[in-house]
Amino acid sequence: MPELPEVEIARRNLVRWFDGRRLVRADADDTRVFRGAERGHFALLHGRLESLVRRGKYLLFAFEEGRGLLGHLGMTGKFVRRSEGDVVPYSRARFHLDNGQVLHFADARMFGRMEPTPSAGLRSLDVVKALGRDPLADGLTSGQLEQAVASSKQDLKIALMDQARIAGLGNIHAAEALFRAGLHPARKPSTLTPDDWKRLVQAIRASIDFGLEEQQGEEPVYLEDGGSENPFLVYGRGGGPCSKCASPVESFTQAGRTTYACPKCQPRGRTGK
DNA sequence: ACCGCTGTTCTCCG
DNA sequence: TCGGAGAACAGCGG
Repeated sequence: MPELPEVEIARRNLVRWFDGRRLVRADADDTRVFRGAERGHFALLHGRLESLVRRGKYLLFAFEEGRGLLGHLGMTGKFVRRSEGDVVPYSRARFHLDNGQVLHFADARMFGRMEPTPSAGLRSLDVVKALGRDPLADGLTSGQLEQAVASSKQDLKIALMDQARIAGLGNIHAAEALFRAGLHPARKPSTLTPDDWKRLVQAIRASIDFGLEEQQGEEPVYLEDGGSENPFLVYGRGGGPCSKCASPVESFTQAGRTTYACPKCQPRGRTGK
């Protein structure tokens, strides 16, 4: 699912679930979720969760005795809390707590990732070092946004999804932020005005805030989950009416990902409104 | 039943 | 160096 808001909610859930509890056993199945990482080291995790930091879509776990874990939810990864003995579909790894609860990392498609690493080294892992500013964890001004993104020659939406420029936006929230800012996804970053950058940084914040509210609660919420309505302003609304002006929302492909935009609210030309 | 789609990231080419 | 295509995988809707 997981873009910045969903990963942040996962982080908050885990912090709450671990609060005051001890990890008494960690076990994991032999799956590609561990990639090359030493799965045996996962089983050595134990004791208190001393800190859990999110950077972009990555989770950095620090347990006792300097044992750490890098986590990524991939496309379909999620953490769920169950009682001992409960069966969880696609459970790949489990934290057993001292209160009989079990925190499962469940991931059908296994694009997610678990990498046990000494906690002191988590931040110096290449994938973590490569991340740009995180709008929520680091804060983001319009100037910082411009500095990170304006130099890209790619389409604006692709640049926003580049984790090395800004960490945390994915296909949904990049589209949502651009809609909120009234900017067309195919705009070239170098053509944005200072006012565009200001609207865009506010739109990114608004999109993240909305995502955080949307995802509140115990269980992760997925787009197609429970047949619930599409909560997004433009994402997934191809062919349907724009939520602002009712003109038909267009969908097209950028760098292999589907993009949604309202041609009227997000003009391709110069500046947005 | 089959085809094409899906919220991510990495590797491999040109 | 950069950018696009394809791959990794499973489920779901049309």
